[in-house]
Amino acid sequence: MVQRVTLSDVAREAGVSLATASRAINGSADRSVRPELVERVTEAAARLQYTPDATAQAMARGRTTTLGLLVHDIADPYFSAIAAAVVRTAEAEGLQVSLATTQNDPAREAQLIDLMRRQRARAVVIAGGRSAGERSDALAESLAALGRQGVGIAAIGQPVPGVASVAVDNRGGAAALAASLLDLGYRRFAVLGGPTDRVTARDRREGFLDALGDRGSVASSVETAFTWEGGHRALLRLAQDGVLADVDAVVATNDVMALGALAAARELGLGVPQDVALAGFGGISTLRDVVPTLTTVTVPMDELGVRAVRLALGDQGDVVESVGCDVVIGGSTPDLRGA
Amino acid sequence: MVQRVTLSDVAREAGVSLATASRAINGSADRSVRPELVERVTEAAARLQYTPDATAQAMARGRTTTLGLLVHDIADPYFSAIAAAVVRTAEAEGLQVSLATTQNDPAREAQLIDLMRRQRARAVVIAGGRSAGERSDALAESLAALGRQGVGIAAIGQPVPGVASVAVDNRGGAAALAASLLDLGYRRFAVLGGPTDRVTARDRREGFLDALGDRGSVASSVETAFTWEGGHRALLRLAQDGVLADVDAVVATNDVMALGALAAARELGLGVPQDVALAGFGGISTLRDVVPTLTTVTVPMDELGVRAVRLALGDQGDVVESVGCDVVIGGSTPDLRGA
DNA sequence: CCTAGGATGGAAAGCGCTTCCCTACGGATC
DNA sequence: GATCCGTAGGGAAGCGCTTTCCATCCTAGG
Repeated sequence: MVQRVTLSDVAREAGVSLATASRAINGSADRSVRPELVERVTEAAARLQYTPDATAQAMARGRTTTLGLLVHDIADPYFSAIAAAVVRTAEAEGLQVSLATTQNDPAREAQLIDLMRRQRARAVVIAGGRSAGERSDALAESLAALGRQGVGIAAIGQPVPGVASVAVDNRGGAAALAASLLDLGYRRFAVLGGPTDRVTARDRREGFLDALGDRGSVASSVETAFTWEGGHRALLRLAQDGVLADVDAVVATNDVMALGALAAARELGLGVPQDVALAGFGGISTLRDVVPTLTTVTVPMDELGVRAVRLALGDQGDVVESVGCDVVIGGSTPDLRGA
Repeated sequence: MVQRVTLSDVAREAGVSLATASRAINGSADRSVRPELVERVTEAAARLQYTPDATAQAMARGRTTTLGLLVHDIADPYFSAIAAAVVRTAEAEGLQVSLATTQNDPAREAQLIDLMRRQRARAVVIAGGRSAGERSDALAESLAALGRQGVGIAAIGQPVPGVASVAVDNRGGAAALAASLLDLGYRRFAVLGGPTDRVTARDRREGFLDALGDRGSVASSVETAFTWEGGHRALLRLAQDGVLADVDAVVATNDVMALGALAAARELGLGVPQDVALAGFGGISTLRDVVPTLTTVTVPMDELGVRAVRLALGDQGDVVESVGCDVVIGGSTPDLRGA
């Protein structure tokens, strides 16, 4: 039942040698084959419904056409947007994408890097924030081993030591957000800060704080999970603690947290923005259907994906590219200065 | 710089033969190796940081550990939810997921199936609705060729001839939605029907219509693109044509269309549900943050992914499993019978 | 003490392909 | 007409691994 047509079969059918068949089909990479023979081989291949065996080719050529993509969770709109760009770009380069999800587990991350090494991936793109310090040793080691094998690696989101990265200018974006909100008349803020050890969250938090300067102040900055539930819980807590009444706006360090906070506000009967103004960070596409439109800082996810693939394929060492973010003011933070 | 450690190196380092090294590392599949030697080999491998070459293994064993996944667009929440389940399940089975996106192009779909054949994928999962008839010949042929090679195939969403499928009971779900809406007092509907040739859309449309029976009626059923913009445009048109005033509720055949319609209604200054009630279909997770909560029919995307992988791996021919949908009544279709 | 048979290691044959290297051939050069 | 060279096809050597088959050793039964 399982019939495999090999190149030898094609060669025999076409009455040529294996070598010639290979050259004819590959568009004669190293040498030329008479057009007539090329045609004969092509026809034989078509007749037999021959398909080259990619694993055998990889073996013989010593390199695969696989690009590994690591994300925390492909169902997360942030990662799926990046993945879409990565897949599109990789396909344009003739590469297949091998997708793996780390489930936010650093140990798993290192493990998957090793897996990519086994697969002899041509390049690897790692998306998703990491925590500062501690367990990243295993990751670093795996990455080093991978790099030593000549595999191009690119990290998305934040620089990873020893690896080319396309970083998001979280600090800059957060600073711009702070400036915009100050301009709109906001002065006192509560910050849903995300996990303290998460670099992305930290940069956004600090970027925001630093940019406030003495023009504004933060009444409360709470540590939260980087999730919808995290934002939800945090806002409930803020309300309970009475902080909310004392604050002009709540700033979340990512969009899904902001959405969780929005839901929590609603549950409490608080209107957004009447009772509490709200801003997020990320610019995920699903924000489009949320009312009021959420003020946020858009991260160019498509660009991140595209550039990461380029970087991983480019092999120019541990460059760090940075992409900027744009502040988008929505209905969740109306202008407070006069009408 | 590019140093490759092969099994031969490990064997030499451990002072055993290649065969023994292989057996020691694979947990001696066919035969036993003295524990002492196993340890020696394991240690040598660790010392050299040896990683087996998956492509070579695939070649030698004659089968890969790759599962191909085809989706229209990985950024679409429907597909990314399915993909998450597929990846998770595949990983549990020790398989890597090779992701490709068809961009809704049937020709591309056939092409990608061929690509999976080249990759000698162990199994292939195809998600995403197809159109009825016409261009599916190329696809069918590619699928047949793939199947002949002993690759397990499963389709998600709707049955594909000759292939195991896990189908969504769109008709049943739509019927249940109709029943629920009738119960709530709705009688006259406008249906945003999606593309006429799309099987999924057709099933939902017809399921809804059939279930209405003579208890309700459809004032208008329009063909639309299966996208946010499609829903958006369609609602504007309905309003323009004056149909909207004559209708109790607008029913969209998928969620993103419903969201587009929701946005359009807002632009027109129409309140949902005060001026127009609205229902969708799909149950994508991003609905959580939409207000009013959208009445919809949830499709168990996680289950779809899990079962598709099982089916693709199981190899029991062209079974068709069906998964049911649940109606979820939200604030977008309040109870019309008395307060 | 001899031999049958189980246990275990090694040599080697592939898996399907690419590519190096050699050979054959035809035309150009002297 | 003999020598060269460029062109194009074929033979064969791997790529790194698994697995079959054979060789060897040891133990146990007669």
